[in-house]
Amino acid sequence: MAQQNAGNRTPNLSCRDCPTLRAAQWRVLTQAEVERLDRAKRTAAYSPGEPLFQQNSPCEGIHCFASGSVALRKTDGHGNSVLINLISEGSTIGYRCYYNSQHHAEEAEVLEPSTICLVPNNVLGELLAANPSLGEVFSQQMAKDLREMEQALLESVTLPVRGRVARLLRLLMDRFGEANETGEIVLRLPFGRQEMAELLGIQRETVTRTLNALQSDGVLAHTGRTLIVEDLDRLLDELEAE
Amino acid sequence: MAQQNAGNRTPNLSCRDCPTLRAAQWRVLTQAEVERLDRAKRTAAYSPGEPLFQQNSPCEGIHCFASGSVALRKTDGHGNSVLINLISEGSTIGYRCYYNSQHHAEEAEVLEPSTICLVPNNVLGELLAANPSLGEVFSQQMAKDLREMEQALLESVTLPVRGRVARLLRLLMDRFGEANETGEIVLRLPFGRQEMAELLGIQRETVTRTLNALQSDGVLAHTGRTLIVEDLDRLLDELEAE
DNA sequence: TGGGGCCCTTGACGGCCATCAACAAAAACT
DNA sequence: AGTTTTTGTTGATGGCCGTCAAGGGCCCCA
Repeated sequence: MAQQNAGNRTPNLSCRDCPTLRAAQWRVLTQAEVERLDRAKRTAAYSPGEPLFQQNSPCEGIHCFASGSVALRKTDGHGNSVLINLISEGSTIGYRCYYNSQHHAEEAEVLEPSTICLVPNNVLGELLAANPSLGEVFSQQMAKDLREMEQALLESVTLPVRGRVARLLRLLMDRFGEANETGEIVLRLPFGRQEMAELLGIQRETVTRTLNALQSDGVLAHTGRTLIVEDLDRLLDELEAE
Repeated sequence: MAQQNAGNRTPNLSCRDCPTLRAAQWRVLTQAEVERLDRAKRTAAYSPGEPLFQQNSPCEGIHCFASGSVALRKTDGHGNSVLINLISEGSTIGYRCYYNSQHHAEEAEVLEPSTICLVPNNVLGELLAANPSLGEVFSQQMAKDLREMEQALLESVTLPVRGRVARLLRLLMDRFGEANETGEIVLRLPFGRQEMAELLGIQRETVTRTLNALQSDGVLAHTGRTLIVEDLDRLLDELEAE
C-alpha cells in the first residue's frame, strides 16, 4: 500500500475564485448560495494511489474537483474490476450516492496529485431545496452518464480486447495526452500495466500483447508508462464500430 | 416482421383509477396535477414485436406502463445488441431522454401485449416546474438506474456466458415467472432463442448449448419457450459472484 | 399430402484470450 | 550493496465461445 497523507486538509480555496465553479453544475447558484457553499465545503489534497472513497463506504457528500483526476472502478468479490469512468477537474462525483442515500457502489482511486472539495450532504440538501435549477443540472448530468454507460455496456459486450484497449486509450488521450512537435500525441500514463488490465477487466499479459500488436501495426509506440500515438486516425478507426 | 396495429389508440384510461399512478413516480402529484396529467396523456395498445420507440428517434415524452412489458436494447452498426433493461407495468421510461432532450439512444421493443400511456414533453415540463418533488423522484430513479448499469457492466465483463444467461433468467423470473404446484417456477418466455441471444450479445447456438448444460446440471428444464426452474438455489448461486 | 420458410439444434473447427510457468526488470526494504 | 517484492514480458497450453455447415421440427399454404 503506497498511500501517504490521506486527504490532508489544505488552506481552503475560495469558491469565488474557483474556475470549476463557473463551469458545469454550480453555475446556476446565486452569489449568496456560492457564499454558503464556500463556507461549508472542505478542501483536501490527495496523492496518487490513495482512495478518495472506497466501495461500500457511506457517502459523505459531493466531491468537487479543483484539480487532478480519479478513476471510478467497481470490484466484485473475486477481485475482478471494471473502469466505470474517469473524473477530472471541473467535474463532480457523488450525486448518484446522494440521491439514493446509500453507500458508494464503487471506489474512487486518485490517479494524479489532486485537490478536491467535499460538499457535505446536508448543505447540498439546503442548496437543492433553495434552488431547483441545481437539481435539474444534476438530472441532466445523470441522464448523460446513463447514456455513456449504455454505450460502454454495448462496447464491452461486442468489442474484442483490442477495441476496448483502444477505447481506454482514447479516454486517456482526452485527459493526459499532449501534442508533440512532430504532431504525435504523447501519453504519460498515471498507472502501469497491472492497473490498466484491471480497469479493462482483462489480464496483464494480454495488455502487453495487445499494445505490442498495436505497435507492430504502426498505431503507437510504447515504452513503460509512456505511449506515443503515431497514427491517430487508425486508432480512431478501431472505435468506429458504430 | 410480425407487426400489427402499431400503437393503436384505445379509449383513454383514467389516471385516477390507474394502479401505476399510486406507485412509484407519480405518487407525489397533487389531485389537480393528476387531473392535468389525465387530460394530457395519450393511451395506446401495442402488440409483441413492435417497437414502442426506435433508436435515434426523437423522444416525444415519457412512457408510463399501465400493463405489459418492453425490452430496452441498444444496437451498434454491425447488428450487435445488448439488453439494457426490462420495463414492465408500474414503471416509466423516457426520462433520460427528456433530460438531455436528444434522441433515444436505445430501442424499446414490446414483449407482451401492452397498454402504455405517453405524457408529452411539454406537459411533463409543466408538472416538473410546478412540483419539484417530481424531479427528485426522477433523480432517485436515475441514480438507481446508474447503480444497476454499473453492476451490469461489471458482470458483462466478468461473468462467462453461463453466468450472464443465469442473470437474464433471474430478471425474467421476476416478471414472467409463476410458481408451480410442486414449488418449481414456470417461466413462459415472450421470445425465442434468437432474441434471447441478441439480448445477451451472444450467438443462438450458444444459448442452446448453455441451456442444455444448465439442464444436465439439474438447474432447469427447457422445451421451446417454456422453462422450468427446478433448483432455484443453484441458479442463484450462479450469480453470487459478488 | 407435400413443399417451403423459419427457428432451433447438433457437430466440427478455429480464434481469442485466460491461465500457468519462467524469466527479466524495476522498486522497495534491510 | 544485497534481498525480497512487485511489475512487466514472453512462450506454451487449454477452454470457451464464435463461426460454418448440415439436419430436424413446426407452421403456413397450396
